[in-house]
Amino acid sequence: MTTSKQSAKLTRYQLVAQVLRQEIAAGTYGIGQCLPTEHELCQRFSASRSTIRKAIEGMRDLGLVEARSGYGTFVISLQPQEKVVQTLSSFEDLMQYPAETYRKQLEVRTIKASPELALMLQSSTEREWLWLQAMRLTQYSQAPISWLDAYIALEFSDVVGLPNPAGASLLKQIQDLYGVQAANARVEVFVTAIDEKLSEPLGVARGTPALAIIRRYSNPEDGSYLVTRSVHPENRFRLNFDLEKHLP
Amino acid sequence: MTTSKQSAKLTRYQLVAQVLRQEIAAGTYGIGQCLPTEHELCQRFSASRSTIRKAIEGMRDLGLVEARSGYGTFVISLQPQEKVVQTLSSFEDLMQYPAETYRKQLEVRTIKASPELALMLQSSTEREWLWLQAMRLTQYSQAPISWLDAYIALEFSDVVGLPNPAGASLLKQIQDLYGVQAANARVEVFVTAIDEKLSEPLGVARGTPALAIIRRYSNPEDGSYLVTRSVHPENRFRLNFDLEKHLP
DNA sequence: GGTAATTTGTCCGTATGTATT
DNA sequence: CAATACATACGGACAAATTAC
Repeated sequence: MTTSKQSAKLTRYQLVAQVLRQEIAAGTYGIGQCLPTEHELCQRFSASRSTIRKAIEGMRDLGLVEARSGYGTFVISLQPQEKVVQTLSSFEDLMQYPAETYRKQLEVRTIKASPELALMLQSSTEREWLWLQAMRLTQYSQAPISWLDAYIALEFSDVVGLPNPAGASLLKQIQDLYGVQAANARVEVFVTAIDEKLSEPLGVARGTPALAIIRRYSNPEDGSYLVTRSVHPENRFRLNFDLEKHLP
Repeated sequence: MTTSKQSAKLTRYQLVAQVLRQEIAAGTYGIGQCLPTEHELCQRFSASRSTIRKAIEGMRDLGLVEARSGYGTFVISLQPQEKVVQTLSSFEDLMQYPAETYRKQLEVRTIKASPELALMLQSSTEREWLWLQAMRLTQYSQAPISWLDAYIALEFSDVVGLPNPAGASLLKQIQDLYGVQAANARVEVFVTAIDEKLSEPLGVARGTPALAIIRRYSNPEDGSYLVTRSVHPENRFRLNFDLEKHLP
């Protein structure tokens, strides 16, 4: 049932693409095998080379084939590989706090990763990090929303000295100050219990359930450069996200 | 610093695209405004129409401009809008349980959404759903992993009668049986406490913290057709996901 | 290693169709 | 209806990459 609308008038390149896609899906050309040359396809479909190329171009966008000069156009996937897209326009959207909250820095110091911490940071035990402890509070009532431990690569230490009236995230502050952008974020969500240390600042009893979220930001140039662990006591935070299917 | 490699030899259409993109970024053509016509661009760049079109085509793929026959090509964004991509190949990957777990169905019945339930399902209070209660257990020790409440659109009721030796998700079972695919998933993660009802089947004390995940699957044809709420007691489950930046 | 043949990539000019104004 | 502007299609030419001899 891949051919849905026979009645609809297809353009010539759409028709060529449809036929070739069906043949690829049917396995006429296996993965790695070459399609006929553009010249041969011109003859087969009685079409000009630009029409054939336009058809192939669409299949390349779908990730079905790949073309190499002097060699040919070969199949790399039997079906367009779908991706699932999280509908964010940026990593900052991942954690959306109301605008009326702000981050209050409590302590900043340099530490060397202990074995335990290195596990969480997924770094070596040698590496030094800037450790920032902070809380997120509502602007007016100053009610605590969450606790934050942030581990920042030393080369970006200066962000912690910046004034932050808009309540921007560390990720965005680093981006603005150093021009460093995250290419990848690894997110981990789990349930934990409030321990002795966090009980008093968050104003909840020890053992209260909380949502912990670890986010590791990295890019090819700087590697893993920011790891944050936020702890949200029960009922103060929900993590929401939308996913959509997406054809490449 | 958008122009990175002056030295590299650019093709003609790449050069045209580069100039036009810089002009768009600089605000030469505001959002909603038209670029010069293809014919005018031909003259300005002393290039053929196909070269100009190839340049514009790239900018359309980037979401910078949109073209309408008989009207013109107009700017819709001043910069290529990045998306954040969750690196899943399918929705099934969203909840990855070890292969050695399976779903044990406990009870199935049809219900009409109460006001409270309708809120969670984001449906009308009139609508009827098939309510499935189940647990996920490890294959060998039969230790409980999680509790599952699933609400299934009535037209897909037959999935609950299917044998499921592979431990497939309901989402996948519906897809296999009816050919229905989800186009969208809305995910909500929060902390809850185990209540009286779940305490005994999960083998944990009442009040134990747990990770609750609500997933709503929908597509344009069937609307919201599957909503699941899984409850994972502390330390039995972590939600992980990777995000990547992605240029459209 | 070098040359020739093959194949895709880029570019041109023209003609016709289709949607909008 | 007419003019305008993008969409599709054709055929030809040369460049660049790859392969085979």
